[in-house]
Amino acid sequence: MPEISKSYEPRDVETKWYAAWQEAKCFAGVAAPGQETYTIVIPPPNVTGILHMGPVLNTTLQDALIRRARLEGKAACWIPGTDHAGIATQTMVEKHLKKTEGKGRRDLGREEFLKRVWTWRDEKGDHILKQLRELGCSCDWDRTHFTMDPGYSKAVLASFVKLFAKGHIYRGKRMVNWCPVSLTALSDEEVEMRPTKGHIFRLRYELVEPSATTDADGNVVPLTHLILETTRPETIAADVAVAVHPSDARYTHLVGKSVWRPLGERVQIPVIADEAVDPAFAAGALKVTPAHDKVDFEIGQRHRLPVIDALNADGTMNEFAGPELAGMERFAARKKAAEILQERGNLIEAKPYENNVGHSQRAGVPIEPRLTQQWWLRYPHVEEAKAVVRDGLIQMHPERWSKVYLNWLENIQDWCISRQLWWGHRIPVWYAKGVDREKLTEADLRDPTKIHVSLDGPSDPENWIQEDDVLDTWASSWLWPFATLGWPDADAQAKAGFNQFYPTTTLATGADIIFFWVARMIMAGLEFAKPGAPVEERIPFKHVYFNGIVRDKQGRKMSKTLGNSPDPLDLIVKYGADGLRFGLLQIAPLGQDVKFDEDRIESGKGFCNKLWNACRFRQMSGPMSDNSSLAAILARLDPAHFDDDDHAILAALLDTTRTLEKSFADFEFAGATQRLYSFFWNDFCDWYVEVAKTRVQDPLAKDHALAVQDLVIRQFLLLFEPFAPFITEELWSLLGYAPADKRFLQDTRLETAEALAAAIAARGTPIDPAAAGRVEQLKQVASLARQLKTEQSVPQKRDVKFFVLAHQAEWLALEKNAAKLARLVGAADIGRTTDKLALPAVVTPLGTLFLDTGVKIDSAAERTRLTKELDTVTKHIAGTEARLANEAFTSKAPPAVLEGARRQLADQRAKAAELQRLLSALV
RNA sequence: GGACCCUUAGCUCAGUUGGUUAGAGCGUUUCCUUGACAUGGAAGAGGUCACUGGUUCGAGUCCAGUAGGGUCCA
Repeated sequence: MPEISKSYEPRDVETKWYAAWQEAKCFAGVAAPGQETYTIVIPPPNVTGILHMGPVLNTTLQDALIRRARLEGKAACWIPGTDHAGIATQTMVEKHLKKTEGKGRRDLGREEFLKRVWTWRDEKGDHILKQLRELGCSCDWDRTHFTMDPGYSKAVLASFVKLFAKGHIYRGKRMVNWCPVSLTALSDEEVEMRPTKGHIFRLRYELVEPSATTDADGNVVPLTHLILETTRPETIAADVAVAVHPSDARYTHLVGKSVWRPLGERVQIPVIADEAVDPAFAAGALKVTPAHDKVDFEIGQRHRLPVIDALNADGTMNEFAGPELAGMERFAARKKAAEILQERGNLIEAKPYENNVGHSQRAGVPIEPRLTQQWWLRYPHVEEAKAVVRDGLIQMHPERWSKVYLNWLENIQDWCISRQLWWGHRIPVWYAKGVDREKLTEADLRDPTKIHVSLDGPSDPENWIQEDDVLDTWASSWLWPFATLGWPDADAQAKAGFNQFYPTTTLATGADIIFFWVARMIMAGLEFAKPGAPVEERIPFKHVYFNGIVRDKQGRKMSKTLGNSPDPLDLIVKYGADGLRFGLLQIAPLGQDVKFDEDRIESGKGFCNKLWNACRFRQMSGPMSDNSSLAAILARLDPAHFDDDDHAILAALLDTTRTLEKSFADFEFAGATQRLYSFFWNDFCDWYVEVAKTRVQDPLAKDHALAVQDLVIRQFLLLFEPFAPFITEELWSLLGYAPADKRFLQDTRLETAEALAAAIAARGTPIDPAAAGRVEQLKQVASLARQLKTEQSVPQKRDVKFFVLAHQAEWLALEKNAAKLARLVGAADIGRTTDKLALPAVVTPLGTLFLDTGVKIDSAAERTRLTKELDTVTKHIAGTEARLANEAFTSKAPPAVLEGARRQLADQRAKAAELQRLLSALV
């Protein structure tokens, strides 16, 4: 048996075991026929990403779940992989190209550019997956997927073809969110509303025919201009009307008249009436610019107005913006437009203004509403997707997120799935040569002579041109739970065990992608996986666990751009992977955000060290007997030597086991880690191991006492492994828990609390639940004795003498434990007295304890001390008496509570009486 | 504007169906290097559980409102 070193050094242990696990294929997701499965698909990180604290938390949770499932004997399968992350990756490579070669993607052409992206991916991709190994993640690496792999791509294209065939996909010219930096359309979900400071411009539009109106006092006043306000004067040249509310009495007589457009070509534009105008905003008139605003576009549609597009794709103004602005960048043009309007007398004032402006989540710039041809998806199975969550087939943890989910589905809009990018799945649509794509009608889309939609393309490719656009990244990742299990290829599905592992069990992710990903996966699962099967077999997962967001000390989200995320690999070096994992989970309550605190990670490391040393001490305490199975250890227990401490620690062990069972069922990881911590540190190390030292020195009791420790440590390692796989594996091996044929901890099944209790009982020693109470009394005696020493300024180590004044029953309880107690409190001896002694004293549940300090008692100090104690007790007595005197309480409180209060009162009264006697005995 | 979350010790946070004197880690004070661990042990200090009202025999916990902080949707 190798000796355990003085302190835990994680790094070597981690590398050694991870290699061994991989070598032995410990993480392979393989299900025996009929075996219960537990499947998790990893939220695929960006292929070029690196590990940050968010994914550390997220993957640690998944690893804990999957490892626990393995220990429970389930076929656990954790599927890893990465996402090609269309815009993010393309942007990254474009930047790199610009920097190193001074070229843009168009300089290279599509094919060459894509080659570069693949090279980039091959060189720098999957880094994050390697980092997950450092963390100890037990993914089935042989199942690693990438959303651009051939098999996965086939799934993506197949899903498009299927949805197109069913009429869910159409092409349409609509207002989209346009990113002028990435030069692509974005889905609504990729647009982030940000409060943005700018100006609002109050303008006058001159009426072609001057008119009149009535003012607030009823006087008729001349009206030569319409007043309106806009934040975007640069688009005025694209105005096609001015709208007022139909019931706005100030302007009804103007409807049908015209105003002069103040910028661009000097033309007349009509005044129209539309319900969408808010008469309370500004002066109640609205400039209508259909090309550059969603509401304006809708107004334009209703009134059959023309559309003038004054912007280029890259956000610069075109010739329709007027000669003064053409070619300018949009924000410069805004300034310029204001200047021109000022000169022409159209600008009344420019006021500072803050409003919400849609920004591209990726590029961080304001998006432009833009009218373009795009591919759209009408979501399939929307109603069913609501039902599966409402009916609990899919459970969200915490449950409240289901409301957010349902609310989104209630207001769902068609999904713009095309992107004007190159890096992604090129849409499997071919246009017949000569067909004008801009003018395709709904009927044309269904005409196979004009449009070809298939996986493999047309048989006569020379007559067709493929669509340039690629699919939104999320239109590939929404297939993740089944495309990673071989869908849609039957052979691949059989090989991957699709039927056993789908539906997956738990999805662990952040609530920030509930719309992007979670909701869409549910709809995709219902649509594609196991067609025709009952709904519970089509859903992609049964549980969704939303982990919190890891924030920095100031509460800010950790992000690359802020640079406020510590490098997890540094933390692993500093505290060990187990320390990092355990520390992080301690502060990750169910679905609450976590403010990262490195101290907690340090405490995680400290806990590992404590475990390490406890095991080291066990090894030093005596020979390691047969630990190779639960039965072997149980056989070493001697029912004749079972004492209260054994009963109490085993009861706590069972309770901890039970707590962990519940914690895992409820996804309460913080509760689980806290229980493990307090059980091992407080119950086991601080008390049990300490009191057992006495028995370990007794040749008769030694074997039994060590067997109890071995039993506790064994079960603890099994419970702890999902959180700290490395140190537990190492100790499992060092302490001889691994039988010859089962080398790894994961090869042993975790006993349930019930099974373990039964196994212990079968040894003839059922756990005595009353023992814990007696041990608790002893703990109090020890604590009070130490307190007394501290108060009397007696150094801890000094072996003083205690006397106890106690009734026979109390004395017997004490006497039985006198040796332990003496060791615990640092006493040479604990003797009995039948009289009050002129010594400092403390009243304990097992009698009055006198401390022989060897110096003369300071009566005044002692009186003060006892009086203070008596005051406290008296206060409590008064409180309890008042409660018990309340008839409402005694008649309504449950018996257990009542009984507790009565006992407490009796105890406190006895204590008060004793304190009074001690006081009166003081000279 | 709608929805949700948070507010507990100096700091970061637990506190699961309401029930004795509200807990942990870090920090802090005093003592201890006694053969597992100073990455440790012992003893302490530190909290009107944001505020107001309500329900209840009993509220950190349930309800309503207020204030402050945060998130999502429009």
